[in-house]
Amino acid sequence: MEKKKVYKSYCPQYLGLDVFGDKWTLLIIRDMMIDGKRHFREFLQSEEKIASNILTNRLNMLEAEGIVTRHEDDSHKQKIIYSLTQKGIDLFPIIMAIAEWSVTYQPVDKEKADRAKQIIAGGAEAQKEVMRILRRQHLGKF
Amino acid sequence: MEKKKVYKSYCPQYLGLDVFGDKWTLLIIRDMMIDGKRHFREFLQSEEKIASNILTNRLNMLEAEGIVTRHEDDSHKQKIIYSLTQKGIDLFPIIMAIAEWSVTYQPVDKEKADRAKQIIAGGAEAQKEVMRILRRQHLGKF
DNA sequence: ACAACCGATTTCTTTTTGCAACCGGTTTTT
DNA sequence: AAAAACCGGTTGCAAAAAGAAATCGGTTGT
Repeated sequence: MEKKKVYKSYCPQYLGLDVFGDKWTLLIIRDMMIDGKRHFREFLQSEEKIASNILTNRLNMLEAEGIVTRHEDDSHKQKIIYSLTQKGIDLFPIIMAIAEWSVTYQPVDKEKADRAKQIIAGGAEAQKEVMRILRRQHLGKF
Repeated sequence: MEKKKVYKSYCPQYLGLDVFGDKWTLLIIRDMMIDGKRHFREFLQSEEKIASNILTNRLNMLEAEGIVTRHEDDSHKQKIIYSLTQKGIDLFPIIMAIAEWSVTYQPVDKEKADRAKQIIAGGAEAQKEVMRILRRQHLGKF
């Protein structure tokens, strides 16, 4: 029994935004990609102060969408490690495209802007390298 | 008297999502970029069926953000033409990054996917060409 | 004169978000 | 061994946003 979701349209942009077109989802992805966060409490501590019920909701959705996976932390029975899947890692170009626009038009923090600019300046190759590192960290591939 | 908005954070992703991190804003931008829509009634007719009050709200916000501009249509006093600014046109890479992800992971309409794939296949150069065309159409530059 | 069309606005209902307190269990500190 | 801190959540309620539908006054084409 597969769930064949019915969409309002089958336009690429709509189908993407249907998954991550809200204020919080991509910020969680950013936390994982840029800040290396992997635990519930780490996400809670981000500057934007996501509420714990919304965080729970989004993590469940992201897992259901196959964008993140949950694993038990061996060193701590209650800790859960969140990892990106390949589908999640492939959101990186979107994260970078947003960063590039904001660096130009928004009052971004200098330090954070510099980090983004560095990857932008490196072009497609630098971006691929970051994604390679994410694969190693989240999928355990070498 | 400038309005110096206070943000929850000055992270690039957050500052971008603060502007277009909702279900509708980028769909309006898509309508303009991909489907060449320029009038209120055209946006209303999109497949996703945005409500007119929300459309009004978003167009006002986009104008206030300097992403679109309003002009009177010479041939029809009541008609308003919405145009993208350079700041708006520079959202195109985000629109394309979303499309690329969706083409891989979502059940996109074949015809629409093909159009996206064509631009993706053309690389950075094809993307720049589309943006050049948008500039000509919306900014009147040659 | 009249119907169709223009960009909205108004009213109302439903859904989503935000906030704060709290939960049972686990680990660390004293 | 007891207390404190930390773990990923859950609950209940208020506020904000979105959705649906009817309507508006002015403009245009017939």
